Amino acid sequence: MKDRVRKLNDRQERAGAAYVLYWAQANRRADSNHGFAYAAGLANRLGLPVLCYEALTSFYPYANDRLHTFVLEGVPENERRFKQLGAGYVFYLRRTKSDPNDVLYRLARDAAAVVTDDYPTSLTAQHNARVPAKLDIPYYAVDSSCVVPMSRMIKREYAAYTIRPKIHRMLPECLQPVPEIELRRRYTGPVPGFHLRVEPSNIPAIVSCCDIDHSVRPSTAWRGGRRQALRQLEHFLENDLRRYDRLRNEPSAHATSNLSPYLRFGYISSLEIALATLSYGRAHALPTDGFLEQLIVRRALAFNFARFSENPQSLDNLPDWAAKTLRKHAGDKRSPCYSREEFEYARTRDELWNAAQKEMLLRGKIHGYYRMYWGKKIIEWSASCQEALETMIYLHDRYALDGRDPNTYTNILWCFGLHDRPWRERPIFGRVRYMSLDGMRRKTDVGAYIGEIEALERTGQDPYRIQ
DNA sequence: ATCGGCTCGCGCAA
DNA sequence: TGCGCGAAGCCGAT
Repeated sequence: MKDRVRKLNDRQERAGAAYVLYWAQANRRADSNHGFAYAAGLANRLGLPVLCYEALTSFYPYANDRLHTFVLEGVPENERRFKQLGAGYVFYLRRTKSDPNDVLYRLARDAAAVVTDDYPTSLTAQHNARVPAKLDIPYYAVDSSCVVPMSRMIKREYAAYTIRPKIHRMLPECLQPVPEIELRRRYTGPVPGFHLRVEPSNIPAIVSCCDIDHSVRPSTAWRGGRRQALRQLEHFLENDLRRYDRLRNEPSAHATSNLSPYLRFGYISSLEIALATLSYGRAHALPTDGFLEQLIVRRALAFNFARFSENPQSLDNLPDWAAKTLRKHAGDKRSPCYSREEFEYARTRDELWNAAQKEMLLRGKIHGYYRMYWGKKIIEWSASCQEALETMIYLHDRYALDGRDPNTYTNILWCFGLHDRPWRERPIFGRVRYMSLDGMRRKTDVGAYIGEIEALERTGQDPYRIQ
């Protein structure tokens, strides 16, 4: 636990406080959460209860119905679970600019300390950089993102092969479940007036009165919340783990876990997924290495990249060989060359690319393998690398349920050569790895995927939605 | 269908 | 200092 906690200011615990405040920013769950567990331990030591604070603001770029719905769908069960464990629970939704923006500071007035999630990107990273100095109580950021804590790596890793052996050495020690929470004191304090009670039935009404973009509809495939996350995991283990190694790069086969949206909002932890996978694999004699490589090693590499990068959304992070070769080819002719709108509304002349973009528009996520093709083609068909990068980030910010996180930026920058190696030189890409439609046709069933997405577009019914 | 070449640089063994 | 090796590559030769 020690190597998961960072104290981000130098204040002392306030005496005579009413509670320890746990601010769930990135990890919207009570179970398998090192942050909440740390808050509970601290509260027990101080003889205090824990108050959990979860919030949703409407004022970040491209806030829309899809993201709001996915967050709100998790709230009723979080409220139930935190209370069941003896903690208090407050949910605050800032719907319009005239709603207060100082709720955390109000709650902190009666707190002995603030405990929150350590997270290297998005709003959480901004909050954790700015808020601690404004408080007169301790501010602890706890890393519950990966199986191996970010702090165990002391520098930015060059590629998967440099981090892999280190991760594997630490696994026996890190693959331990988060201890069960036992709060010695129940929260019996008042429920603040700004608390919003969310019920599954009133979510559409709540969303409709927020000052956000209502044109991006909720995902056709994924609903938010911890229960959905656990069902998705169960579905994966029972149906797809056995096919994973063979079919993970065959998008039409649906053999991947689809857990990234749930990991993104912290409805489930990578640690509990890893433990459940190992246990299921052992019980049913199934191979787990391929999936755990993605879940543990690639995820750790992405968080390591975000933690040690000044700006994880910048091409400045590319290795020298990639930056150099892309610069050399910056003047190469792009043909075709599309605008942001042509990309956004899937109006290219490549039916596979359009289908992948439509999957983004409808489901809010592209299959991992085709997403790489999607990114490579945006580079090939954009006026410049910078413009291609901005298009990819924009499309993720606006439409993806798994956007704005370390994996997002690592996957995008991988398309430009990050964590990769050089290959044969060619136009536009230089020595950066190229991907072709012929390659996709050779290796995957492109027609089946296009047909599936066309049917989804036509009917609005997603057969891959887990009920 | 399958294989080697392409090409850089990290990290470890020596 | 030498050497093995790497996220999803392509391409041409066999």
